[in-house]
Amino acid sequence: MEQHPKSLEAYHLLHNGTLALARAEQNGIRVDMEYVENKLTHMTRQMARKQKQFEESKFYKDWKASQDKEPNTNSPVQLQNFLYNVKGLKPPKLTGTGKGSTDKESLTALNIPELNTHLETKKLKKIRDYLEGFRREQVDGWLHTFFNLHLVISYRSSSDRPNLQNIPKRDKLAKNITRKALYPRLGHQLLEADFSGLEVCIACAYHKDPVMLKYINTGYDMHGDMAKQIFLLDDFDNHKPEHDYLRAATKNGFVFPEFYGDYFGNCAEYLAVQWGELPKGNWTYDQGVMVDGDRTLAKHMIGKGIHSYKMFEEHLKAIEKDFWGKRFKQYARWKERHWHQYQKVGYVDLLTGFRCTGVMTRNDAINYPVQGAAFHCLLWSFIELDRYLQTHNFKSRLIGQVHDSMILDVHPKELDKLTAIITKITTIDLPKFWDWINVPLNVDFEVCGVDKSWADAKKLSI
DNA sequence: GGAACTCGCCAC
DNA sequence: AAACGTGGCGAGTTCC
Repeated sequence: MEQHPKSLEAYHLLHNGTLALARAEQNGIRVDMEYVENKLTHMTRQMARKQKQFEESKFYKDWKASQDKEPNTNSPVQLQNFLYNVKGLKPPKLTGTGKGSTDKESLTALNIPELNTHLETKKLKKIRDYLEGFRREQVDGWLHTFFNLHLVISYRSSSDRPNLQNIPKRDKLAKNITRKALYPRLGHQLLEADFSGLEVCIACAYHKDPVMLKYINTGYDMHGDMAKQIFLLDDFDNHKPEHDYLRAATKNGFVFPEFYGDYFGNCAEYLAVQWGELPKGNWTYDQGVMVDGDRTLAKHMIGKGIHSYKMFEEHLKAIEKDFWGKRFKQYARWKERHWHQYQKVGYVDLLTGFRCTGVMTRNDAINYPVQGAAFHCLLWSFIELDRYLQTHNFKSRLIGQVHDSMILDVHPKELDKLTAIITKITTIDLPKFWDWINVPLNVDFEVCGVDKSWADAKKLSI
């Protein structure tokens, strides 16, 4: 894959972006080293207890007896061999290279109680690894994470030493333990400003699909519409927690995967098994998550005439056909045109003046321009904000970026002014600078209390 | 003894 | 017709 910025404008974006990101690297983020040391000690003890419990089990003793050395519980190869060769179990799932998988989903499916203890240890280890990374990379209690603009195939950024772009957020325990280590300057507070649905918005600039434009312009709930269709909820109401749960499932298990190039087969598995807690075969009334307090998803779906996984898959196949064939027809046509263009010329151009050249799959060719240009919206905003903070002598500083969000270390007295200027840059100045942006952009803010850690982030309503 | 590969899992 | 995009990182394993 050969890459190069095609235009002078693209070159300037990278040049100015590098300078602005270098200032963020230099500013850094504070680490509470006392907390990190204490937590590491505590977690190490906790893990040793769990590990001991696992090693005393019959499962572990059988494993040990089956090979000539002490089992290494960190080794997927050894576990793979014991489960699928020695014990002869049928792998619930295969890895990319076609061997029996030992990931969380597979081990859970095997239904062996001892493996749950093992999974708990692995989860704790994963969390501990973040803290160890902070400890290793910090200098006098400060992290100066690198933000790279030259490594990603789509012209996005990456981050390393340590990677500040993959600190846990969804899992509550992991989020709290890791983010409680990270602090702003004394007397300051952390602020995150993120574009809402940026990639979906930027895709619009390429495909210009009228239905999608209407969804975004009117603020009408696309994911709610899809949840209603997939789970046959005539009375869909996102104020009901159960319906909101299925809406989130739809968004993450159907709409976004379809945008990235996935198909109904994988989506069906994800929605029914992972989210819905329904089995692969025929369904009975008492299976699955609750839908309206008094009935299960299976009971609800059976009532609508779908009484097996197979039927659900067929149902989803029809919905996919409708999704691309009717609902987002122009989006689908752009994908085809764009793919054919790539096959003819051997490259894809981004709306921000960059070009990706080389061998690509269909999904690659479709995804790169959206992913890259979306990040460039963030980068442009980052540069503008950085310049503004410099020229106006703000005490607040930009300290990082996570693809569609900016992270700031803020002086409390500057908070209101900052949210105002960020809103102006991202929603007014940016669409003015790149006039190909054809939908309104929005930013959301999350803010932590003064002298509070990153784990304290809460939605800011303005 | 290090490079390259594999697996698994965190983020967007 | 085919079937999820981009990274970083820990670790085990294999190859040279």
